[in-house]
Order: sequence, then structure tokens, then C-alpha cells
Amino acid sequence: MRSEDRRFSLRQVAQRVGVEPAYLSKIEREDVAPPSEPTTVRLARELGEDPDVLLAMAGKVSGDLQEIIRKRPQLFAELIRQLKEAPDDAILRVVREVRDGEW
Amino acid sequence: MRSEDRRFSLRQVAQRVGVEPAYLSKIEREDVAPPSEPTTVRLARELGEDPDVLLAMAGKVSGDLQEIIRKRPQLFAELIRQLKEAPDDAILRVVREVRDGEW
DNA sequence: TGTAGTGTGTCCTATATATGACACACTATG
DNA sequence: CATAGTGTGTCATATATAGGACACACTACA
Repeated sequence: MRSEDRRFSLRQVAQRVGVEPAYLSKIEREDVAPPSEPTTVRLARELGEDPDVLLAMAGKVSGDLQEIIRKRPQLFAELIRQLKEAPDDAILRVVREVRDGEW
Repeated sequence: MRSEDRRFSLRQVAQRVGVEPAYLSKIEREDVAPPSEPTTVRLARELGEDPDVLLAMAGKVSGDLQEIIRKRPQLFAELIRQLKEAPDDAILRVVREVRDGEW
């Protein structure tokens, strides 16, 4: 049905996200540098995508993650570098362990 | 001995770091925005400080860490948010566990 | 066949980022 | 007391970042 597709036209999405259609067009075709974090996040929400994934595609890391790291730089730096080569499921195991963990 | 102190004069350090003395002066007094990542890292090395810590003070997160995160955004996002409130020693335990871990 | 909606190309601009250049006033020292 | 070295204030600037404005050509549909 056309009235459904319409909701995802460039202009409609652009309006909901709060940017100019022409700008959104260029973003989609990667004709311009990726948008700012706030814009990227609004866009992700509008498209039902994971903001962290879109931010990653934009070459960025969410500001809230950065803040967490910055509060204990050495600890997190070591942890993350340690996990650089770890397989996904090893990281997942750590995530669960921490979630269920007693400390 | 003066000749030892001299090595840490603004100008000497500035020269080794590769910036103008006036600029370094402002950086030290936080009269200007923190320098770029490369400059911050060179400065940290010159002062014998941990680059990750200086970067954190500059409100930044090392580019190599960001890259690691960006390669698996969901996994790392969840892990890091999970560890937001964890005490230092809990994180340290995870670090060791991963280091010694079999995967 | 006209009109409403679509995506896109070109040009422009405001703000932030990251730093340099240079002059100046002060201090220690030979 | 002259001079070599110190830190600092002021001004300027180059590049990057983030996005708006507007016109245009195409398509669908009434």
C-alpha cells in the first residue's frame, strides 16, 4: 500500500528526524560525512535500528560509553584491549557473568 | 641541579612535543581546549604519564579503543554499560580472567 | 497532461577544533 | 646591569564538522 511506503519517503523521514531532505539523501548515499551523534541516534530510532550500530557505521562511539570509559581510563583501556581479539562468545560470556555476578 | 630542571621548562618540553611554547602554556593552565589526540599522547609520553589518563582528562577516548568497540558495537556497548557501576576490583577480576582465560 | 511528490546536485554558512606567531614582562645569573 | 631564559596575553588562521537553501529533473497518478 502506497500510504504505508510514503511514511518512509526521504522527506517524511527527514522531517521526523529533523533534518533537510537533501541532507538525508546525501547521508544515505554517504555523499557527506556521517551526521552528528544526536542526529544519528534520532535517525536510528526512526528506522528501528540499533543506535550503537549506526554510530559505529558513522565511525563514532556513543558519548555515554565514552563517559563510562573516561571515568576509569586505565581499567577500561586494559579490559577493552584485552578483548580485542576475543571471539564474540567469549565476550558474551563475560557480559552474562557480570550481569549475574555477585560483587 | 638546574640543568636537570631545565629539561622540563615549557620551551624544552614544547619543543620535544612539537608545539609552540605559548600553546603548551595554555594547555597546562587549561586556557584552551585540550589538544588533539596525537598531541596529547606525545605530551603524555614526554611527561611519563599514561596516555589513556591524559586523554580522559582531555575528555577523549583513545582512537584504538574506539576502533575495537566499533567493530562489535553491540557486544561492547552492552559490556561497558554493564560495568558502569561495577567496583574497580570487579573489573580487574574480569581483566585477569580474560587474560588468563581459555577460549 | 498537469500537478504533487520523489530523490539529488550545487552552493553556501555557522561553529568548533587545533594550533601558530609574536610581543611582553618578569627573573636569575654571570 | 645586561642578557638569556621563563611563562603568558592577544590576535590570527587553517581545517573540519554539521547542516541549510534552493532549484531541478524525474515519476506517478488523477
